[in-house]
Amino acid sequence: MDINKQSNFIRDIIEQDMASGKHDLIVTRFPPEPNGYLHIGHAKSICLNFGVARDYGGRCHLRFDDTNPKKEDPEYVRSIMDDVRWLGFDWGEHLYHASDYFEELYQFGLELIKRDKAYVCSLSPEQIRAYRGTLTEAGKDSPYRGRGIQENLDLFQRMRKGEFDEGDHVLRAKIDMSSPNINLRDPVVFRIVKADHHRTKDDWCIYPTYDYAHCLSDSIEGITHSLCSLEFQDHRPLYDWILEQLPVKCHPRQIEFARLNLNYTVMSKRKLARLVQKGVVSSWDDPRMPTLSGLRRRGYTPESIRRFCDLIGVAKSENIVDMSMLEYCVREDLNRKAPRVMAVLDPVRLIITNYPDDRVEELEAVNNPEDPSMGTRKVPFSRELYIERQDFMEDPPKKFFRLSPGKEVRLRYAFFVTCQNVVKDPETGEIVEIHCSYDPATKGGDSPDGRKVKSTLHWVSARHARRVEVRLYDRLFSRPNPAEDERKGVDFLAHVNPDSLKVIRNCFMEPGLENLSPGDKYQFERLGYFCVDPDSTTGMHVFNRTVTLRDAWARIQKKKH
RNA sequence: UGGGGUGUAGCCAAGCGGUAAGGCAACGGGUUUUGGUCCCGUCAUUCGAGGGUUCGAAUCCUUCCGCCCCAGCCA
Repeated sequence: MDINKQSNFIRDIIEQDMASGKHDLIVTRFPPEPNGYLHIGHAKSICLNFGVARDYGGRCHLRFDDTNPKKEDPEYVRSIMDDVRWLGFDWGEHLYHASDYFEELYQFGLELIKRDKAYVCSLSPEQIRAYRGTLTEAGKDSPYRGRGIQENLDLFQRMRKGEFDEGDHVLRAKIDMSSPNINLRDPVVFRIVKADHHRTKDDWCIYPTYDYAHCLSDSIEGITHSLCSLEFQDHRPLYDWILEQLPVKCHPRQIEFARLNLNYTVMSKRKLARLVQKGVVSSWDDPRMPTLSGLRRRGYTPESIRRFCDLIGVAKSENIVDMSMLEYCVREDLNRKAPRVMAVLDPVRLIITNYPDDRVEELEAVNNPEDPSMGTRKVPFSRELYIERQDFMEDPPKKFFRLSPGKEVRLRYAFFVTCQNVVKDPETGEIVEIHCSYDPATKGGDSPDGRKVKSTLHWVSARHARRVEVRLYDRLFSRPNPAEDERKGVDFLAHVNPDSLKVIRNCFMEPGLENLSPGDKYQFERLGYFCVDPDSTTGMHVFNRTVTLRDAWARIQKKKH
């Protein structure tokens, strides 16, 4: 176990349950409904459930909560399994579906009726709502609440046979229409749905509801701790009630925790779906999406996401975690792993006037200063180079110590160069060439006379450069909480950041990286971490910027403005 | 207005009657051939507010306030 991992109230409970002998094998489950893609909020739950099982020598089931055939799709089943595996967790033999239990759940329904704990209600959906009462007023009994057991049995069996239409009847638990907890006012446990299920096809035309199916599925699987999010707290009495009425082999304990929120993004499946539908993003795996597939394409590693989930902790208070926390986690991981490479995103030509036009030198560069075992490589140097336009200022402010007229800087792994003059476009005034002289004695980047330089620039030999496309991503929304004004009628889509994606095609990368494949990750020195996008072709590689490096200069500039 | 939760720094979050952990962010400084990394330091006299109990309270009691969730045949 990771000794840096903080405990939390759920782990405390589990440890107590093991110490007291209540359980000697811990069994948890991750129970997604296959109606959408997994996002980083799910990662929190996955890490919690699988992490607890791993750390206490238990197991964690992957169970699809597929009780609503109208919303579910095998496409989501596939993506969910891919994402959980990618995150680094393994359910082994323990892949389950609530739909596997439909027959058992139906039999339990019959049993509930026999025990006079459920009845078939023939009120319309509107009537059921009206009879339910309100938050402050008690509900009233359905006129069908007193139906005899035999009649209920007959009706329920006929519901199952398909003799009725959707909405004609439902099976309801007989609890208490005046309960202050609305979930206990005779909740529906089975409803008629005339839709094919992605796994059971047309075997069923009645389907159990979440409250009924979930606790029983947990019990059937021998789950010891059923971890879910805060909004189910009010459902816990119902979870317990159902298990108490039936001859079940075990009664799992439901424990609720706060779901994850991240600023500058949204986390609900509904909102994420709208972003896709509206074309704000290209797809569920658009690198700006907080989906696991989006983060993966963006260049996030499973390790960084797991680390993030460890760092944020698990508690019961509502929270909105800073995006900077997530970014910290990828940088931490990629700093160790990503090979360094030089690439210029906004090129300006730098000409070394005293360097022979026909000469090319191969200079040795370190692949990763954090990990010497990653070795070195040769990078070609010649008379004409590209450097970053931002690395030159004709009239620099005090704290700017990059290149400017008369100033000397180091070209990484190459030479010291001093700027002599610039050539501008006569029309636009834009700098088109920077003329420098170099000091041959500084080859490799060190001056034998001990002369210091205040800055080191990355560069690419113009003649050898490889052209690439780079996609720069920024936060998807311009507000920390895009949904905060929804009550006032302001749709969250109004806060989409118009600059969340900037595509630049005129970028140059050092040669030598010929066999790139999607997902490969590099640090572009001084710029950030980038990864190869699947849109890459043999002719043009496409890089996604995962995250920038921390940038002290950017902070200095920001403070001034 | 009924029920269920929750308030500790800008953001997460420990703390469970003995005198406010840790991380992110931010800000100083050192090292540095990435203004990166790394390293050092600063950052809550106070825990939503008031009252009470106690030698001692973020922790116990009490009143009040804020915020979140619940009236699907969604999960």
